[in-house]
Amino acid sequence: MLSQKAKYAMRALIYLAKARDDKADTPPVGIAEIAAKQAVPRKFLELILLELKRHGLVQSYRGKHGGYALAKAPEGIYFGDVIRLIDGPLAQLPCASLTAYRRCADCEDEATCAIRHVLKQVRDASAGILDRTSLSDVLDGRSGGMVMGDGI
Amino acid sequence: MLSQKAKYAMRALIYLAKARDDKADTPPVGIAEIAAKQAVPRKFLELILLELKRHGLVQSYRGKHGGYALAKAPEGIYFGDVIRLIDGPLAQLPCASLTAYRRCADCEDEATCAIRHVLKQVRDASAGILDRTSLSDVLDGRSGGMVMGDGI
DNA sequence: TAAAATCTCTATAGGGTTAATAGAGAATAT
DNA sequence: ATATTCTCTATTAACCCTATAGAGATTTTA
Repeated sequence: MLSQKAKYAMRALIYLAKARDDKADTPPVGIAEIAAKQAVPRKFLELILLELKRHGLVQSYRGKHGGYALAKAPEGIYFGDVIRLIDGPLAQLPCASLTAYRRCADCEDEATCAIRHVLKQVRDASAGILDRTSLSDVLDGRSGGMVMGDGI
Repeated sequence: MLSQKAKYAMRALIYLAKARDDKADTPPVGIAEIAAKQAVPRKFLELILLELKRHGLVQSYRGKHGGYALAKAPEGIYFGDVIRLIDGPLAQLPCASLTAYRRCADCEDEATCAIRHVLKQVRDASAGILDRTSLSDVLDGRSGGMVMGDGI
């Protein structure tokens, strides 16, 4: 399951991307505004935005008229990165992860482990979608990036 | 993440499938044997097998020489079913699930929800793999069923 | 019939994670 | 200066995951 936190993070980022889309000159958006418009608990959102900032996805400005803005173009912010950041690896098993591989403690023979093999395929398919879908793919109702088979 | 419980369940089922493969006449396999050979806590495995039985994946026999056996051919037992049974829906959001759809409580407009749209694609891709890979696809080192692109 | 082996079932408990809240601190604009 | 805003550390309540315990029911065998 996607955590509530990751969902809030995505909502905030999409909101920031839209704010940027609306005007050429983008002033920072305050936490309070994002929280109110996206139905996210304000104090919780503070933590999330701070984390996004520390990982370079958003920029912050303090003081009056301060707030948050995307740190890079929406084209460069991918679902996969956000989810990894908040919820950890996309793979459903550590041993099936590409970016955060760890051996399973109780694994007898990784090479022939069927569970690993199948879940690695699932990971690759998921990452194939999430690492190719960016905020920009999602801004105007379109979503899913260059993925085939979604009926468009 | 795949729960430990689901991992144990898969291990037990694969073990039972192999036991069946070895001899034409398959006697039931005791919990104790599965637990020992697959490094699964015995009492925990009891709960798991009971659950698998209630859902019709395995059969049980009581008394001396009792134990468990698959309730159907390995060809008919899919990864997707087992994971759904133990861990719940494959989708990472209730609103992206096909078999267990639920609206998100705080969703403003589901039709245009980008998060939902993307995670639905991920679900479909995952289910496409997990619902086509059965125990039989995995018995002899082969794994992954009729899925393309895994280098075989 | 008694004993042994095995599955069945309900209850419970410890540890970790998640979601959220609180409150003091630091920076900035006016 | 003062108001506004982000920054940071702590804390908490609820929940879920993993596992264990123990009594009960069923079947085989002697």
